[in-house]
Amino acid sequence: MGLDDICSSGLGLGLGWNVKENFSQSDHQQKKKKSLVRDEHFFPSLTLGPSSDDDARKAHGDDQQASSVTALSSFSNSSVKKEGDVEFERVSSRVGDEDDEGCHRKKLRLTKHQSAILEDRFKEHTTLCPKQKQALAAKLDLRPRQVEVWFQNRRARTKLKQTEVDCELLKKCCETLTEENKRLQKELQELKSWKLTASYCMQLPAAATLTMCPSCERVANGGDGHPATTTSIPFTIGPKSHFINSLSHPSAAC
DNA sequence: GTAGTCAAACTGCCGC
DNA sequence: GCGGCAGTTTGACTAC
Repeated sequence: MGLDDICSSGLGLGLGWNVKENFSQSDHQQKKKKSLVRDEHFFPSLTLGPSSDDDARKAHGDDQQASSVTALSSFSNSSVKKEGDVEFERVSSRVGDEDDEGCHRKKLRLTKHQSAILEDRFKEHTTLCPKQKQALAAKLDLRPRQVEVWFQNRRARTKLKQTEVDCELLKKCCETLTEENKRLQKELQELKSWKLTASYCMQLPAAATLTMCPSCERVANGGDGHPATTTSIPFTIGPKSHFINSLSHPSAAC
């Protein structure tokens, strides 16, 4: 139904970010404790540095670079001590951030390139198996968790969009039905008044024998031998009434 | 400067 | 236990 749901992607191998992976994919409970323990357990070695998002963005060198650097500096300001240690400290800060926030969560915008690739994958497949997730994460220099979250959010956005479309359709349908209802009410009133007038006329001698033939829809005089004249019903409605037609085809109103 | 919007990230729950 | 989803939080960005 949705325009966006489609499937499939095949991807190559990719490396995860081990430390971060343990954090981001295992349990949420641990995450809450991270700020307390990360310095002990995850104090970075340089080997962890390249795994960070900031590094990923630096590698891309695109429009996100500025914001990454901004984020980076904002997180590492307090830890920069001396010239020679700056790089070291930055790495450690990034790693700390990468562990899903230290004091607060870090949120970095994906690059246009990353978003475009993710969109392409999403068009092929709205979900990813773990292998595909890993591979895509490696390709985009993101954590698998980030890819996973992106797909979750993307699915949610697609669903929301579809819901809005459905809502609009229902709204239009409701308006159409309301109009149809008004029209039918009006028609009903007309028929009622018409019947009232007719029954009044029936009391007149000349009109007493007037009937409408159900088959030919003609008003006939009672004395001509037509079958309709034999009925005791003084007044009938033709079979092609719009009212009856609407009832038999309710969907036509939409 | 701030309100509004978007999107990344988190949380809790549920079904398999 | 894991993945998906709904709901929520929050950082980044924009328009005024």
